[in-house]
Amino acid sequence: MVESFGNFKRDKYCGEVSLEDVGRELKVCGWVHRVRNHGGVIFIDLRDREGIVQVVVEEKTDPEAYEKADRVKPEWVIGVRGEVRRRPEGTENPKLKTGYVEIKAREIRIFNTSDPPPFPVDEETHVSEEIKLRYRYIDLRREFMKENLLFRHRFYQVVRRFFEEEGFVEIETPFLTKSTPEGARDFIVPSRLHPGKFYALPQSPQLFKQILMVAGFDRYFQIVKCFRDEDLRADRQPEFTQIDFEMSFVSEEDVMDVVERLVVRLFKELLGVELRRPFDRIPYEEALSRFGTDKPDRRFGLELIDLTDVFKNTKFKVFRNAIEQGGVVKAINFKNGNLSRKEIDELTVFVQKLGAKGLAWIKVEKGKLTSPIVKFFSEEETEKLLERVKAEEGDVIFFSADREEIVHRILGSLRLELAGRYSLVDGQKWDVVWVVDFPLMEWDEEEGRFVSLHHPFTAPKEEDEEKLREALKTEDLEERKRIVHAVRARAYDLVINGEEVGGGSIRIHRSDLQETVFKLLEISEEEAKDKFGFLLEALRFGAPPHGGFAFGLDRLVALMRGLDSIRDVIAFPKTQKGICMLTSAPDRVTPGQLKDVHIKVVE
RNA sequence: GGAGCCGUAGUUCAGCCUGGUCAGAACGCCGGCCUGUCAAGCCGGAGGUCGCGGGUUCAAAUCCCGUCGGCUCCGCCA
Repeated sequence: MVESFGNFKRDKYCGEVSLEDVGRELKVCGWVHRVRNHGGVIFIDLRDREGIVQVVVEEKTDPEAYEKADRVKPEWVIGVRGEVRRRPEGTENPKLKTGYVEIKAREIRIFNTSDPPPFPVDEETHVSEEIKLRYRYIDLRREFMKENLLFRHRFYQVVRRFFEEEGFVEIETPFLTKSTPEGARDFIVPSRLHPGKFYALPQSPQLFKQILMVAGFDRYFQIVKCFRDEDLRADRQPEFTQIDFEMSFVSEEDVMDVVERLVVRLFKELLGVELRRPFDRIPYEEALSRFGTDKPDRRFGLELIDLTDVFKNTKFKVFRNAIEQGGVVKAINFKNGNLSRKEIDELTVFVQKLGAKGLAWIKVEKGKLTSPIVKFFSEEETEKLLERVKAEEGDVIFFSADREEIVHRILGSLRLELAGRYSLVDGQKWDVVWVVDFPLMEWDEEEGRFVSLHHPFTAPKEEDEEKLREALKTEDLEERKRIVHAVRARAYDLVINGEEVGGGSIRIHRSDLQETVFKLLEISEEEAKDKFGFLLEALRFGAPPHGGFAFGLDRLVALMRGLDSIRDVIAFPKTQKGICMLTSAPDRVTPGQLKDVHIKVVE
């Protein structure tokens, strides 16, 4: 039933058969996409990577081929030899790239049969994520996934060409490396040769790329897998890919320039979109105060408006309490929102899930104010607030009053929710923005110490360096917090359409400064030596000034394709619980394997 | 660690609120017919541990509890 492939070498891809081939006899190979059997004449849509071509088999002229065509089913693998001809007038299919031609089969060879696929290889049928991942090889045959992966391939090539032209050197860094205390949880790998010791998979090649700078490679890049053992999201996988690069003898301007030119190139070559350079820059503090987040999406309005001063003497308790406790009152004005009470209630539930106590609101309706709270405001307060938010007929104004970070979180999320619910985003627009002037560290209440916002190797602004030493001198924690919070980092994040697609910084290249930072982070000398000793040591052997950047490749590719989930641009992604549906990893290993690596599992 | 949605033929779903003609549809599959279709068409047929376990009840896909899995989100992810 199944025939040998022999030397049935194809002449071209199915999807590439064109009018130029008319009159030629050629061989094509592929998967049976669909069969239309009319009795006497059978149409087979034959599919490969490049597309679909129609094969016609007639009983009258080619009885042997017809007999085989009569047996084939979807997803069987066949070869076809036949003459390419123009389709009869009126039977062309403009939906197909090859729709003006067809192959009149003389010979059909069945290379393999197929069980009926668990779901059809078409674009019409929605299939659950679970089934798609379990039969990923079927899913990858579908146009959608195929195009995503081919796009990703073209993306890699643009990146490599760019860095090659720019004089960067591609160097691989190890996957079996050392666990680091800061940051995400590590995936760890037991060592057979060293009982009780473990490698860790890298969260990023950060330290290695810095050491490559010390080694003098000057410009390094790599497209590299990174690993973080944290809970997953639509845009987070336990293993993901970064475009990582690092440069010596540069300032942030040089690094950002490289990033901008690469991003412009990617958008131009892959999407035909011209992005304007230089990209806008927005300071971290401004991003927070205007958009409630450090990854602003500026494609729509709904900016946060500060009303703290308006209500500083208000009688309305909710606002006054918040202000008295050092908090703020902010609002967003949903211009011409015209929301119903029911819609407002739904939004209230939404913010409550985020930890808001409630959602205060005002509707401007038929020239009047509808609101549960306006009655508590003085005339002056109402007037000022309406003026400040530029209230007009149809507007709905939402308020949040609490600690600043909570207000930002609530209104920042509400802003995105409104944009999503009421389709306020122009899908044609690309909003590309740098977020700059990050604080170097912030106080972590839970841990009771400072933590790096970026990572511990990020350099402070030169003019702020002295403050770090000053902060170490004082024992007064509040004083220290005040000083440290004023220290800004030489870091920069790239945000596109409200998604963080990458970040980088100028690094610390002096061991004394690096030690000062470790001290402030309360990483003890022993720990610093134990975990980062090799870096500190390297910094003493002629480390050049350097800095770099890393893109989240999966996110950027998904974003450019207009996709919400990075699973759709990864060939073999994991589920939300980190399981590979195809292979059933992670899985048990044999007792012998465990013994080899000196591991005992406690049930 | 927490919240929400989902789980019923191979697939996508309806049925669940209000327990009892509730085992249903479409596509797919199998058989037959059909010479210009392209999500071909027409006729016929097979196919289900209603995720799993327990409970309530005369009776559970349906109500309750637990559990497993998928998705989305919060925490977390420098």
